Amino acid sequence: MLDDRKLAVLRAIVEDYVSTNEPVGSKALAERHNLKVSPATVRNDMAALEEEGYITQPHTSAGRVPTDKGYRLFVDRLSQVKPLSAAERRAIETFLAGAVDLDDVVTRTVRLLAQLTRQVAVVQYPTLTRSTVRHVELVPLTERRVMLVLITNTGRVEQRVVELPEVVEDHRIANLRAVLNACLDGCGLSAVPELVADLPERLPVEDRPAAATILSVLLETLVERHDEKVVFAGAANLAGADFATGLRDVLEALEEQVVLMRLLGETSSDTPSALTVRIGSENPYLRGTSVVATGYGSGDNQLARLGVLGPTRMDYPVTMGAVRAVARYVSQILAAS
Amino acid sequence: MLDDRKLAVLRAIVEDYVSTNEPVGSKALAERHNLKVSPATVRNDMAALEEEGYITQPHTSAGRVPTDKGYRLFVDRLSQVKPLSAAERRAIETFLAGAVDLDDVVTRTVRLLAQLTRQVAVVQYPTLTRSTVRHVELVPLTERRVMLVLITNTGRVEQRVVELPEVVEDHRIANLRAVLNACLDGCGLSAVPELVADLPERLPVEDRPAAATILSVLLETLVERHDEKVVFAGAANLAGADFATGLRDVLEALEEQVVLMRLLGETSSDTPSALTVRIGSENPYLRGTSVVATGYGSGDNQLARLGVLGPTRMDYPVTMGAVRAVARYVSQILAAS
DNA sequence: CTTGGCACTCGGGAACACAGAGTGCTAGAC
DNA sequence: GTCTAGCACTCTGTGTTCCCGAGTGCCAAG
Repeated sequence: MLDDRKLAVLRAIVEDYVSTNEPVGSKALAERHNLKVSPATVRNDMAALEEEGYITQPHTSAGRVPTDKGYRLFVDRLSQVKPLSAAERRAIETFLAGAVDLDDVVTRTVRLLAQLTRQVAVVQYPTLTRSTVRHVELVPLTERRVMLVLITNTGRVEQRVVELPEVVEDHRIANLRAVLNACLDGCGLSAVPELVADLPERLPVEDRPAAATILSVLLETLVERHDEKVVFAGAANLAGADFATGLRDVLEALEEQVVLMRLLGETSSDTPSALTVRIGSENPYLRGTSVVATGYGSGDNQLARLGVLGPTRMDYPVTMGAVRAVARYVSQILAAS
Repeated sequence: MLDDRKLAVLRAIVEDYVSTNEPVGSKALAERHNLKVSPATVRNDMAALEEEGYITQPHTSAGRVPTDKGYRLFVDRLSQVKPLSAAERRAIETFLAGAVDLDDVVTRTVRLLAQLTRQVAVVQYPTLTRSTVRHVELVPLTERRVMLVLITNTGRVEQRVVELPEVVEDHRIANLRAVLNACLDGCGLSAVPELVADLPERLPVEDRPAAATILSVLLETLVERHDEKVVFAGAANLAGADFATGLRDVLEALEEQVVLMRLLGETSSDTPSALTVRIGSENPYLRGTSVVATGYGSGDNQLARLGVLGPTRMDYPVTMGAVRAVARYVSQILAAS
């Protein structure tokens, strides 16, 4: 159905259209990519490609433009991920290495990715569920209030102010802290609920109400934030591009955590570090945009996802290369700290 | 020079232009705002206002549009801050009251403000320099690493991983923590540097290298972040508006912490809670936009600033009302926690 | 299967006219 | 003096027409 030359024509159309943003015609195509056939032949191939739904023309007597299906074929079979230059890799490495804490790692990552791809970059904070407890801290604030601080092995810190049901002296708080840490230190966050389930029963009766309150806040913290936080950068890169759905909708989606999460998509359980590319209408919630995403995290321990969002008309090979490279470096940084 | 009627004409021009986004002509003006004079008279007044530089016409035989100077006069003398409706106030209150920690307060505030004003909202994190130390925590991670956590009275938490120059046993870390807290608890952050200056000397000789390292990281934390963090929301609201400088530039500025800080401006020392309005060219770094900002924080203890950014053509009375109200509520929330 | 030729289509830009909104000016009315 | 009415003038924006050129589809010949 689609012989090699037709595929070559499709590839050429995608490449030209991505770089020029103008429908590409048979003549220009035959010239620019020495295909060794005449424009007329190219036209025949184009007709076939259009028949199959890989390309379309905005109006009669205009050049051809790839459809979502055309981009899909291009990404799957006609292109290779383009690796970054050595200079870019060095720049990434030094830039990320300068981060001082988890917040900083994420912020730097998202900015870096936006700059590299000239698209909007999206990074999900490392998921709590896969992390382990490094330390739990209880800081008395007033006699009826303590601050609960949860530190994970990914450097993430969650804190909550807890209102106690009764006055609790500092030494009892200290005791509770010791018990908590003994119980939880090094445990996976997902294991926390069952580990603390019977904890109040192992305490003196008078401490149980306070402990129960604190534990409920702790559990709440775990579920609430467990994978909600997503940040983005590079909105300015949208200014030039034109979206089917309108710039406003895209900007609105970017500020909705939930939508952003859906766009990044789920890590497929079998190959978590594979690049996911969703093109145009394949995308939930935001047709007309493409998303290139991947999981990150050290080895088998996938923490979260990151990626970029842009118009369907994007340079997929370059974008995919940048996303993959950044994911690797940030995984490395997180594993080291 | 400018009698009452001319001022009324200017006010009418600003109001009409803001609501219609079209140059306003003498006839429509005379009708819509029963000025009780004829269009011809209005034209004379307009000529005078134009002479003085308060309004201008895009081209001959178009209506008039306010200049920056015109908006300035309008804001200073012709308008009153418009208070929010009772329903809006209730909505603000309940929405902000639901916040669980400082991050959440800031996030909710910035979103709320964006939604209320339909502009881009900008909120600076409460400044560390004005806060006080509530607790310092040292958590041993490995034998050569501790995590330093600094908790302030505003609920802000800063954490850093510190690489120690030598192996330090846990009980010495615990001791150091006790000393640090005894020394710093409740102190203003700005006082920290001098308070810890001679601290190593008061410790056993063997603890001094570790203490010095930890203290240097602590001081670094204080200066680095002291007022850098600024967040924004509502970028989608820019989609409709047209900026003299181009949408792209505005979006770029929003992602630059430094520029954002400059835009929010300094809290004037005498009246910290006053509304600051910078119109168009009065604005540094981003001509063509207006910024309405104010300080927030409880009473005399101004913590930081918040505000909105939008096109010069904005509804100043409403925007000012919203900014003021949100600043008050968030101050209240922060004071209570 | 490929190629050259040819008639056809359609978008986009240039030229043009025209209606409408708005202005400035001047002379008269209060 | 100040306001008003009238009038001539100047624009922009819109709709129309026209034409060029890029690009196509199809057909017949290599």
